[in-house]
Amino acid sequence: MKMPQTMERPLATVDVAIFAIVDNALQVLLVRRPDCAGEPFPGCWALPGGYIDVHKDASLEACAMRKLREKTGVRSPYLEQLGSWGSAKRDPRGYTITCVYFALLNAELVTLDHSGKVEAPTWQPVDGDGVRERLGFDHATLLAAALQRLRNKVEYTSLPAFLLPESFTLSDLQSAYETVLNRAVDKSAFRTRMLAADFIEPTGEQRASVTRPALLYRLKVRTPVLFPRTFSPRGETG
Amino acid sequence: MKMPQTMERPLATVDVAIFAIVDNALQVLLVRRPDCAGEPFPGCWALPGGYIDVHKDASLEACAMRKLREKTGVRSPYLEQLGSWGSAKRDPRGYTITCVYFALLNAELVTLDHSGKVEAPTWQPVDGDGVRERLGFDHATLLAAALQRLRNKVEYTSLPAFLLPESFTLSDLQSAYETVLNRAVDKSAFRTRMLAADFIEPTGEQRASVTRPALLYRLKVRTPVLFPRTFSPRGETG
DNA sequence: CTAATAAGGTTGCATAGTACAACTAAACTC
DNA sequence: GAGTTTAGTTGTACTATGCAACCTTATTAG
Repeated sequence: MKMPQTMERPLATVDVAIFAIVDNALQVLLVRRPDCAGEPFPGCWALPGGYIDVHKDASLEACAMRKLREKTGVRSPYLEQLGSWGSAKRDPRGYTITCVYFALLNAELVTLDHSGKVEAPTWQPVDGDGVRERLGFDHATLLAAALQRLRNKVEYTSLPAFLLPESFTLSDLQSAYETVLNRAVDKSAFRTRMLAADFIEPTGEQRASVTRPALLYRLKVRTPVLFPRTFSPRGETG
Repeated sequence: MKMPQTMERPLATVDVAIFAIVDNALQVLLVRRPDCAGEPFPGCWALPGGYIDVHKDASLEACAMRKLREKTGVRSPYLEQLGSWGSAKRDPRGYTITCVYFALLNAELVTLDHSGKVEAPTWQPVDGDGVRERLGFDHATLLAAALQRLRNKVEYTSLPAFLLPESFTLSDLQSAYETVLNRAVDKSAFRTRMLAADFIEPTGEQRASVTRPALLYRLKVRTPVLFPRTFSPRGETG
């Protein structure tokens, strides 16, 4: 085997698929590629990301968190590693490996910096027309994988709660599930299930509205909760 | 931002956690680190792995498949990407990123090459005494993550079927589930569930034994099957 | 030939979760 | 105070499965 010093090293990057609910739709934060010569995919959209800095980034997750903070200013979103892609073909500049994360956050916490830069990040509906076609590199593949993971996990976790503000109603929560799933869910079963999972608690406040006010809830735990699966013996508590 | 050419590049490797059932126990294939000076973690055990070859490895998965084939000779196991770990501290030689895969295969297909080499791979029980302590690098962490992913997925997928030979009985399959989960599961519900998932079919043969012979089955599909989850409307077929 | 043994495979019942649908409750508007 | 809208509950049917008992089919011992 060759020694590591003499091995040709691939470039290593981290990309982040940042999701939020904007205008009642699931949207992803995209940046525009610089439109100058020599840059790959000029003018295309891309997931925020960049090279790993071996001096600044103590870990891959720290690197993803840094990218996320740079684009959104948000410091503590839900962040999960999605997977890695690597090949000689995905970037014309050579063999690259990218480690992709996906993040969930409340859009209200984000102030997008639109100060004249062309590369300013913007929200784009995940199912919007031609988003896939306008994405550079293999980012359409990465985004599709992130969406698939998210929609799959929503079926059995509390992930959509991380798209909401600090306090929310059960209807807000159900709406977040439905927005992500792009499908209606049953109100009765939904409420039973959420309360049984015991990851939210009433704040004691209500939200005033033009109709009957709804109880407000907050997260009891900052980590996502898994709903019950199968094969579990009856007696168990976890 | 710095140009990629001037960026200090981390080393990129791929490691593989290869699982099989040996002696009725879930075991993982480990290799021994060379015991010479200058090598990190001399004499320790480690997951099989190595540097990505930007000329030979068309993708990360191709690299993992290559490592797997080199150690086991098996060409088409179940292979799934687990995740990536990167930091300056996990290898004394510098900042490294490793992309970890896990594989499931039937131990009978593997012929371990024990021709005098010290680095020969060997099966080790995953819950064996001190396996964690004897692992070099952060491979104890990687192995624990692989085990967690595997045990979690077993609850709702057909993964254990990939640990069996081409034809097997339902009792064999149940035994594989129980070996991975380290727990007994109900026979009746198990059989109903496996047959309902419709991923195996009878071969038409029986296995003779000292007691009543059992029907043999084979996989209908080579891809893993997900068992039903929740939130699904009644009418749907998939 | 018969009974014991042991594993394969089935049946029946209780329960939990939830899909579906209809209902009640609490606020506002007019 | 009737109508409207959303919040939240109740009740029924169905499904999967945990649990346990039962029947089936082979071998082996006597």
